[in-house]
Amino acid sequence: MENNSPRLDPVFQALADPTRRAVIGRLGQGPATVSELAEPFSMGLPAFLKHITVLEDAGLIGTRKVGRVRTCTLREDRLAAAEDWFQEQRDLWATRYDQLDDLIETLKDTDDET
Amino acid sequence: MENNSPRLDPVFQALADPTRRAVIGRLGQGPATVSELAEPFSMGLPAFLKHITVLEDAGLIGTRKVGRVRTCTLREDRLAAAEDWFQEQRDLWATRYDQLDDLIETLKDTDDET
DNA sequence: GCTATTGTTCTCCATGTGGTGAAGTATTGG
DNA sequence: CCAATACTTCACCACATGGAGAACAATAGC
Repeated sequence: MENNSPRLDPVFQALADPTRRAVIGRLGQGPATVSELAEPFSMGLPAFLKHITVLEDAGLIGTRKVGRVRTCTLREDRLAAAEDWFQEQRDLWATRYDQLDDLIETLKDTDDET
Repeated sequence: MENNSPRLDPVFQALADPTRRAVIGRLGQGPATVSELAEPFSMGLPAFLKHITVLEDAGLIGTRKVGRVRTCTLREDRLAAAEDWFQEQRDLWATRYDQLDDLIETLKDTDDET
């Protein structure tokens, strides 16, 4: 199983910004054009475009240009893939607790012997 | 429920680095000292210390110094809190699909009327 | 009390990030 | 064709990040 994830660095990096998380939240309700997405923010389009690029490079969104309009869509599967990392961590904790259980068993045995 | 999260920016920022994710993975198996954690990496201690600081500032780990040894522990609840953001996103998708269902219902009604 | 160990702080440097504004490109509507 | 629209690219800037190395604590062991 290993680290099959589509490069987590850019994904978490992309999520580490409120503007980009807001974009993802908005796209969660359906596709939208660049200017629609940019409208709630006070920054200029060039700055906003960079955020879109970061999200696209991370694979979290897809974009398609028709005419002069670029439409963005959320790649929900990619987001879910990122989420998997957390599950992997929990699996590690589980291992740890299993080992704790083993330790407890060992201690019990020791007690019996005493 | 809103955005109760303990400032997601630093959390995701902290996760956007393989060294720091590896540290979290290691701490998932139990507490460890700074030099134990640093050992697998080729960088110097000062650089590594920065990673520890980033993780601690993000709230993902806790550290305690006893004598000259600093021991780090994973704050599993904080990691889980970060994970909640993904769940919130899925809730948004659910809303979206509910609206799709509504639309389908509307279309059905329209069909009935036609 | 010396000395090794463990961490910490400092300065420095290259690169990345997030923003600006000006100018350019490509459609679309009249 | 002309102008408005919707990006897009460019040059630039302030600041954050991740690394280096040197020097400085502060214990722990002998």
